[in-house]
Amino acid sequence: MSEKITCKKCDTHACFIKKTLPSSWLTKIELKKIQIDHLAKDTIFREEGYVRGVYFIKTGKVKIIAKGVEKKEQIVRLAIEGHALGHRGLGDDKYPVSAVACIDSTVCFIDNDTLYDAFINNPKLILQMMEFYSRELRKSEIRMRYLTQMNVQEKIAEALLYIKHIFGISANDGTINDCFTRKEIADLTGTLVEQVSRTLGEFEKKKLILKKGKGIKLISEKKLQEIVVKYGIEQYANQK
Amino acid sequence: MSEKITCKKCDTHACFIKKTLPSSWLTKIELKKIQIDHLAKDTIFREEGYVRGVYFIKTGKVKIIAKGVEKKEQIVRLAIEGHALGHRGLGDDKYPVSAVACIDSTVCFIDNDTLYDAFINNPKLILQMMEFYSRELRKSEIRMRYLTQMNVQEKIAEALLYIKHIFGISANDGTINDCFTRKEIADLTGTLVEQVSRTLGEFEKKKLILKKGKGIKLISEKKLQEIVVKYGIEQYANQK
DNA sequence: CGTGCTTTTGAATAGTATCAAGGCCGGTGG
DNA sequence: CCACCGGCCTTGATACTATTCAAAAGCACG
Repeated sequence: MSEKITCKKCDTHACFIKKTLPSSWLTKIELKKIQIDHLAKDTIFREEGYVRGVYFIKTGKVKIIAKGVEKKEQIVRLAIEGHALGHRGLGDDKYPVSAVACIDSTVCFIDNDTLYDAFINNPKLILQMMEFYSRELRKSEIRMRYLTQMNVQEKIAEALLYIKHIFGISANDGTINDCFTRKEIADLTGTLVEQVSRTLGEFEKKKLILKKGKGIKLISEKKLQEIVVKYGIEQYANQK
Repeated sequence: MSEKITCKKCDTHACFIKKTLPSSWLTKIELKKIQIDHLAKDTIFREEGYVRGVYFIKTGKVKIIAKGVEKKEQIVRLAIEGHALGHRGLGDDKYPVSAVACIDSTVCFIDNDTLYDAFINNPKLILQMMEFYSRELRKSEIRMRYLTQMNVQEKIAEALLYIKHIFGISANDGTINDCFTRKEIADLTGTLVEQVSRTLGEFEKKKLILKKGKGIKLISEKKLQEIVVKYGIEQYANQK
């Protein structure tokens, strides 16, 4: 259990509550916000659960999942420190997606009323939030393009780069998938475990990656980029 | 050429500028806004063009397109009266998509500065706008699920229902695709003309649709729904 | 009545998903 | 310590679906 920390002392600089609100409002938020620790694999909120507010990631790594048909799941996006979660529910009553902690993570929860109050009195905060959405929407649509037009090999190359870009590499062994099984890479790309395994095998033969047990180490990001370059490479501009 | 109309006299009730702003601000917007008439097939704004503001559809039908690789295009969404266009660019410098009029359409353009001015002084307007984004994002993610998990037949069934839902049916002959060629249905579903043609053939055999020349008339929406029901049927809740 | 564009259909091919079996590895209990 | 179990990963064979290529038919327009 991590100690509750005030917004003013919080060093999560990407958090746009902290970035945007004046000190007087931070004090109000501090009183209301709830800091929650989650263990790896914990569900932070569940699809179809009622929306009570918004979560901001203080520390950790989180994946956003949409249930699919049969055994398929769709990993909609990955999120880290400073990102907002659950915002998609705003103006609606139920979450359309679930959020699951990939590693031990701490989030701050701010309830709808408090947030609304802060919004109405701080137009700049809404503006920030709105622009955040705008960026998310663009990313979502870019990702949509990828998923519909790429073949399996391209999608997997893209997924590896995406994982590295958001979650970075493991401090231990330099692999990118601390917390991704083959199944989860499949969910991220909309394909199946077997296909992922095969494709990773090919990538290893071509020396684009190195498999370390279940881990994957990117050897040539450049060549992985080349596989997907025709879809436009500005893909990760402004991504974080 | 349609006459320029003031916001106050405008009867486009879905427009949330009009819905939200007080009369005094509507007057300011009226002075600044530019009303533009477009003929069918005109490009309203182009991917990679500089973002100068946001458009609202006064009358007409518009499709939002993202360039794909090779000859593929992705139709991102369809929009009608009252919908906002170009908002994806907010907070960025270039539009990530293009907008093309499907029929003769009239749009109101509001430049960035005017819009920001209105935002900062009318928290409720940004709140509206933010919630609009939230809904758009949600829809985008639902659509992503469809496009990645459905097979071609399912995607086409979904597309037919989607077209009908947004654009409605032709007053003349009751067909849904006044302004859609097979190619465009293919772009909407991420597949090819040939596949669309084949699939429509199958649908006709099964009496789900009737082909009238190039037009398509939905005979059994219920059966089309059944094809996609396993992906969740609340798909068009709040869609408009 | 051509010409060009869209649509339809067919056949061959490539790409994916599915099914089945076996391998690897870490953990548990004898 | 070793044998066994279960979970995850890999590999192969097969079936299926979608794409590609090619050709012809239908239609709109000058």
